[in-house]
Amino acid sequence: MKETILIVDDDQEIRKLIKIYLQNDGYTCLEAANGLEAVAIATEKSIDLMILDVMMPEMDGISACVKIRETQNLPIIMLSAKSEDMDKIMGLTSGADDYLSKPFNPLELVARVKSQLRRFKVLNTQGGASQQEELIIDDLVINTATHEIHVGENPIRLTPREFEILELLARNRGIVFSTDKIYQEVWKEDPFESKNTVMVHIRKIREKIESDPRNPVYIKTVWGVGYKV
Amino acid sequence: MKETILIVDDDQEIRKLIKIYLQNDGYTCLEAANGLEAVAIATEKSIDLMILDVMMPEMDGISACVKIRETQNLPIIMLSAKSEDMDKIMGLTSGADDYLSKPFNPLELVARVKSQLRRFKVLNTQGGASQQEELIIDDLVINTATHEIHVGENPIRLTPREFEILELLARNRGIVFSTDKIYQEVWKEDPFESKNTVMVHIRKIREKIESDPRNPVYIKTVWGVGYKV
DNA sequence: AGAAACGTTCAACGGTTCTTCAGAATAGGG
DNA sequence: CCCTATTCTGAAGAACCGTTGAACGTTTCT
Repeated sequence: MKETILIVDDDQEIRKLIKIYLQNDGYTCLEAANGLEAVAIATEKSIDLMILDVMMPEMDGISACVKIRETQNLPIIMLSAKSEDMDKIMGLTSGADDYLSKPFNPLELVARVKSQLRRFKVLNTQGGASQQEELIIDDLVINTATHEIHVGENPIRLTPREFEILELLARNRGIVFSTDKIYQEVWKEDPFESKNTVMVHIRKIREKIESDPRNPVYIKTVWGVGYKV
Repeated sequence: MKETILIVDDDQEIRKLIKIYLQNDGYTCLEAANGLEAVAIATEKSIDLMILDVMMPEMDGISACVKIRETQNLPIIMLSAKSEDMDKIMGLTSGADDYLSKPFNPLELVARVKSQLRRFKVLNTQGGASQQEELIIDDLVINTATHEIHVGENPIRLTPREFEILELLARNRGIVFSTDKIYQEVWKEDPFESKNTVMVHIRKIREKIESDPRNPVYIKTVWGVGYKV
């Protein structure tokens, strides 16, 4: 099964061009004309890689890149019309994985897409296989093998669900998970009529691991989006 | 006796900072300013763990990591200025055991150092005397050679299945096993329609080795997950 | 072959945990 | 500064899971 790639550019011609080449290699392609659309599509569809133009109306590529990186971890290839932007892109540490300046050779883009997907797969399987069994966040230590949790020196008792949620967030530090996403990952089923459930669990966890649950140190709330460690 | 740790970073300030924290925890610290120095020191001194910066003059951290790994087996924690995945992958593939991106919390580094040393010690003792004949947990003595079990002075009689389960748990102290996992390990077949079987055996074992089966000392229940010693 | 020990299954119980709901508190946008 | 959408909070019923006791089939021992 081939990966899904989101092409983001305000020029429809360019989108079409890229799409033809990628589909020719068997990839599924989605399109967006600006950063806002891109963010919207990225949140509701499952995207494996994104090709992102820098110069766009509504929301530029760099902002979109930052925005998407907040919630998802996927390879991003930036496109730029001016070659002087390259330094800017890289310097901004907006989290792009690769870049290409227009005009570009479509075959080179395809090659880079393949390369990024391969690299990312390695990263993921390695991360999955090497399964760090002890997750450490400041004074919080989560041992996934023994199911023990400590804050500083004192042991903490978490229920199964609580443990799984915390583990999920801790394994993906900094990445924001929506309540729906958390539900999906932990319960392994679609969130039907449960919005509060996850929130209540988050609260319970905070009560146990945070010294001041009102001002959480470990699990932060990202307003309108979700939670992250 | 505490372990010796080699700190490798081109920035003297950072070396000093790390050193202060580690010495505060009783570790002996050595310093190196680049990969070449690190390799030199590692070959002539006995190092238990190494903290290695990625970006350095003379020889970068990744090369140093590879070089040292050729001759020695010790835990290596990589430091990286850029929090980008690239560095992380490179660090991991070159044989590092853990990584941390700058700027980091010194206490977190200390926690990771402890974690790695613990992990490594376990690995070594387990690998070295891999087939421990006598497993001792407090007053519980399990002799795997003679199949005898004692709690304090009194001998206990366990059935084969019970013995195997207890041995499995005792050999992996602290690690949680789900009932399915136990079934797999002991029966060597997939748990088809047996959910209670393992639980009942656990009960039988507890009846025999625990003075108060209601409040087990040796085999603990981890709610929603499984059992552990 | 008979008896004892062992392994497995079942159903009921009790405690823990999960979910839901409604109201209160809070952050952001205009 | 007010309003709205979102998040937090507390409590209570429901659902879940581990524990128990007993019964039945199987294997092992005498």
